[in-house]
Amino acid sequence: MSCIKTIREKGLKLTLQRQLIVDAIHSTQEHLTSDQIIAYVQDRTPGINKSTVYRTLQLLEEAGCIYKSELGGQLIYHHNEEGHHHHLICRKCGRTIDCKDDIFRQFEKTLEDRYGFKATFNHMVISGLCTKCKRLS
Amino acid sequence: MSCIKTIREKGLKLTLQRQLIVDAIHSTQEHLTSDQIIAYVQDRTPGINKSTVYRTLQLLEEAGCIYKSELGGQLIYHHNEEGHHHHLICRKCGRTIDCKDDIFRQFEKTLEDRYGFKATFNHMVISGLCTKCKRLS
DNA sequence: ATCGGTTTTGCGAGAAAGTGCAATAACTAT
DNA sequence: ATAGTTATTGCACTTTCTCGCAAAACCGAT
Repeated sequence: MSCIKTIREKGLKLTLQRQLIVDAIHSTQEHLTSDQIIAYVQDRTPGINKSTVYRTLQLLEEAGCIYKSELGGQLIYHHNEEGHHHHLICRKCGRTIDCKDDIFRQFEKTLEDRYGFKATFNHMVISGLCTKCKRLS
Repeated sequence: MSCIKTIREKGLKLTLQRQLIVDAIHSTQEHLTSDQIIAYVQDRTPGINKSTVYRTLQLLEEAGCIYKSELGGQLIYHHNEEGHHHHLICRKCGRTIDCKDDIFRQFEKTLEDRYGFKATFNHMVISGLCTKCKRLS
């Protein structure tokens, strides 16, 4: 929850709107869609504009407090935490598994060796099946 | 350019609109945004509706003729070709490098071993720097 | 070549996301 | 505590994409 601190340090203003949006993002370990964030915020303080939410999400992303990913054509948001840089999402049960940054290390090397391509993986969200759901299918 | 054949085989009708959209997709090796496809089509036959383009793109995707990816929040389209299942896009020069399906083989194994997660990678678009641009930066 | 059934298109309307601008609220210095 | 400066919000509007429906086009059978 150092987002508030980051906002202050960047000389940005701490408004109720921003606090609520930061709250929403931290209210779960899962990823949230913009819809869900808007609902959370408007539920607690009706009248808050959607544009404000979109702009704040962009601002928080640029400040490094949250990050935005894409899953199934939808934009999803998650708070940023040290050490947990990528996510595996089960397409059956929806569970999120956090995984370490170094998971791509070997794969990056393969791309560099084979194609001379320097890939950069930031907060990747990978779709698939978790251990349980894999067994049941 | 077997899209036309696929359309016929599926009992779908071959309209001028669909031909133009297939043309657009095949006019380049690069990925196209919906904007670019709409422009291409309307340039050749003014009056063609955007909805038609969006619907046809979805139809072609479901028929397996093209695929849709996401890059930088934008949806991009590309024709489907045997053997070239993933793409590396240089974020500096924009060049597309096609790469083989098996590039993810090792990485999939790592995810399965470490997290018990069965990931599926379809037509991935990976952002990074190509050999030339990497050298210059 | 024409007819008729079915698909497809264009149109209007609408949701989702983003933007410019004037009014408002937050923070700083007094 | 107050005033002034600057950032932020809400509003209205634009853009991107989607959907239902009536009119038009396609294609196979005649």
